[in-house]
Amino acid sequence: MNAVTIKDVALAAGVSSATASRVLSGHPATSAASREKVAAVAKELGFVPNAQARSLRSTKTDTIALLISDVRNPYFSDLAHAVEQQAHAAGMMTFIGNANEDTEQQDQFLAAMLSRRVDGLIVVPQGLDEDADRPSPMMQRIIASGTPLVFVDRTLPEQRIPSITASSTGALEEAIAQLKLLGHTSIAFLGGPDHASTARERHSAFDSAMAANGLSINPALHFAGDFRAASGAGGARWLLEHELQPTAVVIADAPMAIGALTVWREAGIRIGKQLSVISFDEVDAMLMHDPPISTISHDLTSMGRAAVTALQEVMAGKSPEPQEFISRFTARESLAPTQAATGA
Amino acid sequence: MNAVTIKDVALAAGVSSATASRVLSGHPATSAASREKVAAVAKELGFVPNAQARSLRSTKTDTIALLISDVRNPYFSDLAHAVEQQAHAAGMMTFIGNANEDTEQQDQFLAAMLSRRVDGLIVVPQGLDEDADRPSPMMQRIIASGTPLVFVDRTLPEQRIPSITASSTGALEEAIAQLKLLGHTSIAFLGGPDHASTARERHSAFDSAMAANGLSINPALHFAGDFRAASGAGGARWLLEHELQPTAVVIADAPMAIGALTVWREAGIRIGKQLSVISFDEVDAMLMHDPPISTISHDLTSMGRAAVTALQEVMAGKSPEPQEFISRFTARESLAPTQAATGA
DNA sequence: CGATTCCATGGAATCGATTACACAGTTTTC
DNA sequence: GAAAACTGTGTAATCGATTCCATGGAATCG
Repeated sequence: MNAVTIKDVALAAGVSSATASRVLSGHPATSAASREKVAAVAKELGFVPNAQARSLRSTKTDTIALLISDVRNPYFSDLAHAVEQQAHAAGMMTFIGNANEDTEQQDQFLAAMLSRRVDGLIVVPQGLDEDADRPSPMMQRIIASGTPLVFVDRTLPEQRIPSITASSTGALEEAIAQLKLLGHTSIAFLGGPDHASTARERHSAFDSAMAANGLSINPALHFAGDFRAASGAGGARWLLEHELQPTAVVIADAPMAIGALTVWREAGIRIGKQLSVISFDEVDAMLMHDPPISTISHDLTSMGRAAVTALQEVMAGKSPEPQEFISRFTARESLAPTQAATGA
Repeated sequence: MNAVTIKDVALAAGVSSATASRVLSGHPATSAASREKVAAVAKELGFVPNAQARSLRSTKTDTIALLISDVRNPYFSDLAHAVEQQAHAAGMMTFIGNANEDTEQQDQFLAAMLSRRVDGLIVVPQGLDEDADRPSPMMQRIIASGTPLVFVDRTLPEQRIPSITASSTGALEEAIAQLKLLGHTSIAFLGGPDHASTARERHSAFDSAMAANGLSINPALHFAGDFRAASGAGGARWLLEHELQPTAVVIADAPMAIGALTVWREAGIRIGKQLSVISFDEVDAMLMHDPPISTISHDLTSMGRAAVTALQEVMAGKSPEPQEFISRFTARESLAPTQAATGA
């Protein structure tokens, strides 16, 4: 096994373990002689410092944790990648945890991270099902423990926690304006779960975009999904049988869009002809689709970077302002004039 | 801060820290009285054991690490998800690391995990560029350290390390047979980088499938990519200008396929009409494509589970046999008869 | 030149848990 | 009924690093 400790290194280098430690952690008060000797010996013996012992004493781990709600959602894996790269550049490791859109798994991961004494946490938070704005018990303990914490993508509004979010209001206004221009007035919305702040933000941005374009908001055209593919499929079926037969639809995230598009394909619905589709999240599948799906996208790379930067500020004792990124609307061939408009 | 230690708990419960520890870690030699008292006090104080101190003494962390080569590749995020769920069921945490198809990042993650003394490692290994079969320096140290190690998806053939891989020979034979039936004889292969064993396996399986179907293997129709989208795009352009104008192509992974399909779409190539396409990895984008792409897919969920099981055996001192899963070929509309066959 | 500051170093305490060992009291065994 | 085995507990050692403190020697200062 790897039984080589700092004492072995110190012994072989003819110094005390204190000096060895100082050399290995770059403490200035060391002589050139011992610096060289210790470094050489450590390399030769293949010394790997025990991170547990180190951080037990020093109370820092150079590690942050990132909790996302679904690893298999490309949206979040992009975020994870950005956070990891940025943290890496700052000399910190990132532990990536997966909440699976489930409060219990979220809490287990948070407990594990608290127990491992990570230096900070970046969390895509999940509210409780009963009370979306209240943090889960473990989240409350995290907050109480004083561990630096930053929310990203989603927030819990009642908490005074720095957050990095995206605003889709502008993008949705553009999107709805475009639909209106094409003759659409009956527009459905396949939304996400209320316990996610992004779901609420997207829904209310949709409503205000409708209003801003002088279109009426019809609650009967709102479907409550859960951000997962199956609920998107359910939403698509619901829409197929809907008495109002809307001519356009906005979908709140990529997995739901994929579920819905699969159903529509099987039902022989021609996207862009019979139904205009706009989805959140610009992922490969949206671009590969025929026709390509119009999207409202966030700059996950920037958001990930900003989250790490904000977390570093929190760790330094500051409290950075909440930061809001602006989403972008990209029109693609999934939009077309309504039959009525074409026929006119 | 969270300054509540086991001593605080012991004091408040009126027992020694030894007894408190025994209660909290489920040691049998405890009285019902102290069990209740300690448990109650621990809960009330919100005691979170310090994982560093615990594993420093006990030399176990109940944590495994999973190193994948690209978090943003859905293929690997499926694998990560499966490993995580299985490890979770076995009471272990999983640290997910991203090598980014880069030997240096791989080594940094491995060093961090070694230093954190994880109980075991599941690795999608990356060989050296110069010598694909040789493990990187850090990998050698992992092996030398005796840390339980299992390879998944890829292997390093010279090492006696348990591995979970997939064999695509059968699936490719089926695939090529189907292509032949449709009249294709000139079939290109967009392959992966030689330092990945999967790339070599897929390439040689392709060659033998060609041979098994009595088709000649033409090295001029083999393109060497790197498993990333840009190289797939490069491969697609290379193919467009190729003097032999092959009528079908097999692509070695999903990101490359996405890169290639994007180029072909821009070039106005009609997939399934002018060019038949088969890709490895059944990801959403392949199914959303018009027409849907025929795929050769692996059962990542089973492979992930098998990897955790194998790792547990290694941790128990056994040395499980290498396990090979069989890939599956699914024909879709991206395959069509050649013009010649149609014209005849 | 004596006093002060600075440097590099070693000894020992420390972080917070687990666990070997000792011990007292109880139960079982022959 | 004495010896052996078992139970629950506390004391103290331990894991492997970092870091406080003391120390001796060199450099600096007035």
